[in-house]
Amino acid sequence: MTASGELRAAVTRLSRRLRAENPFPSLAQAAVLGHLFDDGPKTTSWLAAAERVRAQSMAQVIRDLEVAGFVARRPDNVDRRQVIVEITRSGCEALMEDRRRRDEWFTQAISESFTPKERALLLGAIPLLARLSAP
Amino acid sequence: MTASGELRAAVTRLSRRLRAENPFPSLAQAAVLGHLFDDGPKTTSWLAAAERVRAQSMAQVIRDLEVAGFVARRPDNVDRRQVIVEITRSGCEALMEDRRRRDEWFTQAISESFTPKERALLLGAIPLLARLSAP
DNA sequence: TATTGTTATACTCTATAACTATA
DNA sequence: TATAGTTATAGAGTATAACAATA
Repeated sequence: MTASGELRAAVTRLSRRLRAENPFPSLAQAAVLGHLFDDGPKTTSWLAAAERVRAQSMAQVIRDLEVAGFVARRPDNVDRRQVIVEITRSGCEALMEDRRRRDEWFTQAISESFTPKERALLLGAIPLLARLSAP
Repeated sequence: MTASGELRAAVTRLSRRLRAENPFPSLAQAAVLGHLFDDGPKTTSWLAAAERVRAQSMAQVIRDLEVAGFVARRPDNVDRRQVIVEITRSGCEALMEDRRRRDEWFTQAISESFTPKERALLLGAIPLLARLSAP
């Protein structure tokens, strides 16, 4: 198989694995919570652009997060078309727990079946994957 | 952010990107066509195990591929509980075209924004991602 | 008119539960 | 009873289309 085929197979399966590993918050939800926690309150458009999905898709994710009580929305007072999305206390707690579990899984997975050299290679490739996903 | 967080973000976005890049056959469908083309006719269970999804999920993917005319099913004559799934001529053509487009995208993406050293690092990491997705 | 956001709708992907047919 | 497979159903994730409110 070609490199692109193997990359796709690996990404497809890894995506399934990451989802199954930690179903809530979901992958898309956790990404939004991460942005809000790390970078502060943001608009729907900003979040959609950051994740490279349509604004309509992001609106759905935000709606679900709001129903769960993990984010709150308030209108921007300067430009009243805009809506500011903020992470709540409960959302912070969910994010922390999600990150903790994910780190635990990853650490165990790589310590168990990778040599130190392989671990270094994998860690070094992560930023490249990020660039590949966001050109 | 942690390495596992960055990995998850990259995999989530890359998965979206790969899907959008080439919507048909879908990621799950292309994976099945690839197995059948590379390894010959297989049962539902074999395909489900190879992709690490439930047999019920795989049955759905196979059903869609059959409706599209990309695979054919026939009962196993030895064990009549089993169903053998084969790729059709039309399925082969769809797979070839899909692989061609994917290779084109990947080649362009990495040649455009990666140095030779980075390319080597990325290519070397692909098998590690595959292992991470299939322990 | 352009921008920001939303709701409605559809399709893919995957899961669980419940079922049939064969071993 | 155990195994291979299927259908029914639900929910996440994303897209497009159509719409409302504000600039």
